[in-house]
Amino acid sequence: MAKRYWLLKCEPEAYTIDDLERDGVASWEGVRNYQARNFLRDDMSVGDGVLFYASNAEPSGVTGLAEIARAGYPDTFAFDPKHKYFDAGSDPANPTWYMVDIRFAGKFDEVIPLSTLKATAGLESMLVAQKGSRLSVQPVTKAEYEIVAKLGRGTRRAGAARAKK
DNA sequence: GCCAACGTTGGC
DNA sequence: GCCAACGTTGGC
Repeated sequence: MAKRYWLLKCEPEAYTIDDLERDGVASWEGVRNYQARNFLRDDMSVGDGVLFYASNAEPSGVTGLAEIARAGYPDTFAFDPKHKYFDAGSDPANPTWYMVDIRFAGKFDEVIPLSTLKATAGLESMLVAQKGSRLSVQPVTKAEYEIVAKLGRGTRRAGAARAKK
């Protein structure tokens, strides 16, 4: 299977690219939309490229890169009655919801804001650039991924290598 | 905080 | 199976 590319949305209040850099690998759960679920469950493979997108942020935009570290597996948070992602309708024997694991692959020094994505040649068709696009898991093309990754590299201050912690 | 756009629910 | 009402998302 050829490598695929994705855009994953997350609100900074829940998780950020900095959290992912610290953790290295993180589970990506809580998707409660069928279309997004299908991508997680059926289409993601280990090694797929991920654009990490911060929604409801200042500004909203792509904050870094990740990759799929573990392909779709049942979202166990849906089985925990005390958890906010609990869904009584998801049967452990036949789970409704799925999650993946992602691995940190790079942080942009500056966010690539949505307005830049919309204004960049070659990115016009990205779902995230369309009005009313609420899907939290979106497929992107290899070309789109590479354009955004290049924009991200462009935010690195010249000669200022990222300081090691 | 506002509100448009969207997905889901539920009455019929 | 239609569609109005509702809840949520997410840009601004």
